Amino acid sequence: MGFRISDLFRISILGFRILTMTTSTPQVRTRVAPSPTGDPHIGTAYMALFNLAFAKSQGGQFILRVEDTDQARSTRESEQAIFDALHWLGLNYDEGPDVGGPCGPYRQSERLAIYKEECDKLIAAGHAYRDFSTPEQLDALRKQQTESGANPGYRGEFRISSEEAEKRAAAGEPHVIRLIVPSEGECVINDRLRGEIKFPWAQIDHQVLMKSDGFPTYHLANVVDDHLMGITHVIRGEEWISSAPKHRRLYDCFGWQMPELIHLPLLRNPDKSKLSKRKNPTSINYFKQAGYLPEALLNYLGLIAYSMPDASEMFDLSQMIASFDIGRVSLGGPVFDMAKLAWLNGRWMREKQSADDLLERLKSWMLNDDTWRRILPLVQPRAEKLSDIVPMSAYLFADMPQYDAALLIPKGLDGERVATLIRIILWEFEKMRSWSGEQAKNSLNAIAEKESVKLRDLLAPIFVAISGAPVALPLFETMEIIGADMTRRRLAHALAKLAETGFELKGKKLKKLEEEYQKSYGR
RNA sequence: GGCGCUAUCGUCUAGGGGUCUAGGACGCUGGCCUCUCACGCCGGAAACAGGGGUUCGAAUCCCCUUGGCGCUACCA
Repeated sequence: MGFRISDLFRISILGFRILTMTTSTPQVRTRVAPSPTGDPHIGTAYMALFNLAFAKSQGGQFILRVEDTDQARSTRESEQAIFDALHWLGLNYDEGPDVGGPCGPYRQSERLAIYKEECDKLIAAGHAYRDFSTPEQLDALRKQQTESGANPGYRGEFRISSEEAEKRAAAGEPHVIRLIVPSEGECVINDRLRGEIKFPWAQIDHQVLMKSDGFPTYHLANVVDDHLMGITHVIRGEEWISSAPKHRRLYDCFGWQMPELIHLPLLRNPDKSKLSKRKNPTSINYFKQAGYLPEALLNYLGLIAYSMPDASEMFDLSQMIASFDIGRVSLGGPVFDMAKLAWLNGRWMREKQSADDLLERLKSWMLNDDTWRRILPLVQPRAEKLSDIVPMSAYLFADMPQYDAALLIPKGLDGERVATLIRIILWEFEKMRSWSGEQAKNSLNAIAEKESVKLRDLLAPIFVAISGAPVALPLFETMEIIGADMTRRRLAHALAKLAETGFELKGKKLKKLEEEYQKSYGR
């Protein structure tokens, strides 16, 4: 049987692709590489936006790669949530685990053989070695280094001969593979926005490339994948600057060209610390549930750390791409300002939507038959008139409920105790990988028992935190309807209200609580 | 502690040697509009972290100090 025209076509496409990727000015390719641990983070969207805008403004491609090399924390639920969140925002990628592409697989856990092969080359070339030192040895070394005032960091102190190492490895002894770096001299990194950044090599440790579970670390996987996937520009968070020398070294050892580096400033909490869920909403799903328009959220992310050449404040993705200039990124760490986001979202609602548009938005958000079918069984037994139904359900459609902080503290419990309990609940809820009223119930039951609190006492403040009143529709079903992110956000909000009233958990007290929590609940 | 990044109103920013007695936006605030509120419009308070240089001239360039932040894991 001969070949079909379509086969010919495919071959020529492939040929074209290879050709474009090997010419002297390769097509721009950027990526965002989130780790699927926990909620889809607003920071991921921020990075995705700038990578996408940069690539598209150059006529290039933008890809999504899942960095699930942390076996303990990565989950498929979280990965799916990232896909959904990016698509919701309109940050569509040309290639990725759920859309395919010519450089797959796009999930690092499916590329293990590649990393092993590349890492073996490094060992063979004498750039890396098998290391058998134990956590105890490393701890002791670190302690000794810290005490003597030296830079902490492992630099091959317990390295053994390669003959012995191969023997022990062949015998199946667990070990890691580490990268050798020069012990003196200077490593110069070039950042598009910051210019030359110099690091003394003596400052850099022998980074683990391959963990004892056979998974690569970020550093190895990231370099190998960026190279193999033809990434030309790495736009990532400022937090990565200090590991750039390791990456530089890796590219050199492999003999590969390093992509251009562009480090963006980190999003900040109002107190200027790195954005964290403790102090700010960070889950994209929270913003969705709270009723922000995806266009507005994206617009806001583009407004933060960046300014349009014409100084416009309201723009969509295509406008941003059309005039995008990476040099207009500002380097001071921007505070994520919820008030300005709300203002911008308001503008999008009143200037870019007709009443009919808004109606459609409302329907696809929460105001639809599906949601009401979940709510009605809760309201029906309690309502006496149709007109009771909407007021009773109103808080399900709201953002943060309004209430007096004193309501959070029931008779028989004091403020600090309540804050502690909510803190524990929040930690437990954050650990959950899927969400349902049933799971919330089980979790709260378990907490009540562990903390020796009657369930009704434990639940009293939670009713207030979630619904804004001590009396409301059934709690667990409510939590299921508003979702995990909104539930957690409202609990965090309650904690903040308690803090304002003088019951703040912080510093040593919080640390101690967290230790005790981890001891009795596990991590 | 070490290394690194960073520094304009409370916040997001414009500014890339003279046009800056520093512009815009959010927030705050006074007023107008108006059946209330919101929107909208007009106005106000509010910043170049400090000190040295370079230059005829520095918010803009360099250095130091200080502050903020990040990294310092078999997490990314």
